[in-house]
Amino acid sequence: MSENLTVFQRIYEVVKKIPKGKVATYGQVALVAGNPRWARVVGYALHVNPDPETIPCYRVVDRGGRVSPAFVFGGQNVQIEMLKADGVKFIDETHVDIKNFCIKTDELM
DNA sequence: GGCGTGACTTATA
DNA sequence: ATATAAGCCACGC
Repeated sequence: MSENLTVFQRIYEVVKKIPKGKVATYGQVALVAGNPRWARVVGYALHVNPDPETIPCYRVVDRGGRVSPAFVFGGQNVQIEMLKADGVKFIDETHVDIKNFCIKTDELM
């Protein structure tokens, strides 16, 4: 199953599973998608994001809970505001409270 | 089949 | 804390 889909498709499916009020790291998405070394591929996949309205890519942050340095949605600030709207808290201007809002790997599987 | 690219990650200074 | 280097791998041309 799912072996016909590309890695990108798998990544998109995983990102879509992220519940509101939670965030996931590239590493987590990559791991659930099938391989922990696809972190860069995850970033690339979201960069080409074919369905930004279906894929909550703003819930994906780097492993330290840091938002993207060059968020493509119109500004890094936009991503932060959307996460705050989801109920996610920040420890500073660019760092999400990953310690309490990072979803568990098994929650995506 | 090969090359360049990148929203990552880890290590080092 | 930031900056730089190297490793990692799929996609598109």
